[in-house]
Amino acid sequence: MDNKKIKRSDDYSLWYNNLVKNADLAEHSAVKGCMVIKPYGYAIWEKMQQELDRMFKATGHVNAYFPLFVPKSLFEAEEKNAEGFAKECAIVTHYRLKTDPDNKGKLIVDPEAKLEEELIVRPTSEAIIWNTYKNWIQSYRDLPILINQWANVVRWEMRTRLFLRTAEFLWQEGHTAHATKEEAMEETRKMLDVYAEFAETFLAIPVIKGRKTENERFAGADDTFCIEGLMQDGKALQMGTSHFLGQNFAKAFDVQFAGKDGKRDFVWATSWGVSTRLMGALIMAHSDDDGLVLPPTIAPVQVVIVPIYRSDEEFTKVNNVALDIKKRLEKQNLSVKYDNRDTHKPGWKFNEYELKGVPIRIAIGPRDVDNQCVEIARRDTKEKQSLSNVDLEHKIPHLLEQMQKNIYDKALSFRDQNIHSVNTYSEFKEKLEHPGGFISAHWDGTGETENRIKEETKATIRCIPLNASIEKGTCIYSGKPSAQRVLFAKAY
RNA sequence: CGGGGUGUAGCGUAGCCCGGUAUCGCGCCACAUUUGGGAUGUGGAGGUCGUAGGUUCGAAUCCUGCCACCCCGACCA
Repeated sequence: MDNKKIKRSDDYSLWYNNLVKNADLAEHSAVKGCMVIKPYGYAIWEKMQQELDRMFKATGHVNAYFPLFVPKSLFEAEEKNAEGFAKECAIVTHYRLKTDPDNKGKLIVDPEAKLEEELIVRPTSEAIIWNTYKNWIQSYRDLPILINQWANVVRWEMRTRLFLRTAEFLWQEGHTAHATKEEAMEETRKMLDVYAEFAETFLAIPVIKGRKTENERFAGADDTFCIEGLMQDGKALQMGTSHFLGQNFAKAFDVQFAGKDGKRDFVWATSWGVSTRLMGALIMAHSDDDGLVLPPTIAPVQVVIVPIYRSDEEFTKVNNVALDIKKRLEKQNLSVKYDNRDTHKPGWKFNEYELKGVPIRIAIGPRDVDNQCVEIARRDTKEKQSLSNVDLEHKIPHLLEQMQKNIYDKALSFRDQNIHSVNTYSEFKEKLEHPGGFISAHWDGTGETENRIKEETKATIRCIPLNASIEKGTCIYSGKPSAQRVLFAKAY
């Protein structure tokens, strides 16, 4: 391992890549653009999955699984959706290899094994799902359908970055079908709220809920909503999206139902998703120059116990106390690791667990045992204190709660300090470069202005915030009237 | 797809301009001393120098092709 610590202020991008590697979260694979998610990184993703899955089920959804491959004819059925994804699709054209007659030991694609119809590796599953829903829906009694699937998808990206943008990524995609427009819209907004709550309470990342502009809308949607987070380098990250699909897919796949009055109508749809990109958000929102900082809720290991000793006698003495504490903490449903390896020194372990973002470290040495106390170090503030062993199993959960709040509050105040309201284009450009962050500005509502600003500054409209006060003004670029301020930022 | 860069032990690298069979650090193995913030010493193992070809008595080094990955742009969750 290279111990050169890259600071965020030196090179944010390099800091991120090193952290992902050094904290054992993921690494590049032999496949271009695809990553290997390592056990520690995957454990964090699993915790995200568990919590999201619980929230989806609590809002009435069930899980199912649809195929990885989408026949081209189905894929192209919803025109806008197909067009939107066409440039980044992987395509299966053959189903067999054979030994190269000219080069033994090598394989070639068997030209005789060409598929009659190409298969698209799903970049998203609307097509295959709506083709299936068609068979499931005849009457209003069959609605709503509230299904989620956990899956991998492939989008052939030119440039990739670990977790933030990879050719293959893991995600969940919800696909729902409704009898009315109102119900579908309500579902869209409900799932946006679920995502926002998840991001804020579980990942401790404050987010802004908003609506996407037409330019940024999901291909095939009538309306796209998102949650946007702000990273420590001042760039925005889209952390989740929820789409109101109108009747677009129902029309493309001819999914109609008979209402109570016997009249037939097309079904209303939504889809919503979050991906392993959230891992990137988690890393970039909280971590520092010493490594990962994980909110206690998401940490695979919440408390690590490190014994300190010289002799076998001392080890026995310390070990008994450590095991007792571990047992007591586990009874409180905490995830505790007792690292009693003799192959590494305590100082080495301290650094290791800081790098990996373990929220609380408990060090126990002979002196502590004599004094009936332990040394507690918290990762978020790096403070150390000596705590009495008495009732420790209740003090630790309390401390973890405080840490969760502290980590959120820190991210929140950073975010709030980095929303800059501007009234002129020159001020806009200045703020965008200097502190960065979200720039709140008036916009005339046209895609043309949006594109011009993007070309000139690289900032995009992240969203039209939902909870903002309506304030009329004039567009910073065109001077035309504007109904509301929108949030611009440079984004990942 | 355009521009730049890198491929040498598990990881990070020196050597390349100026050709003579590979350097150093981390890690790994053994033993000893160590253990309250990344221990020290001694000994040891590990390499078809990305790949294919060419030049040469001889190639990590020079030449040509190919491949892979990273970074910067255009495209995107």
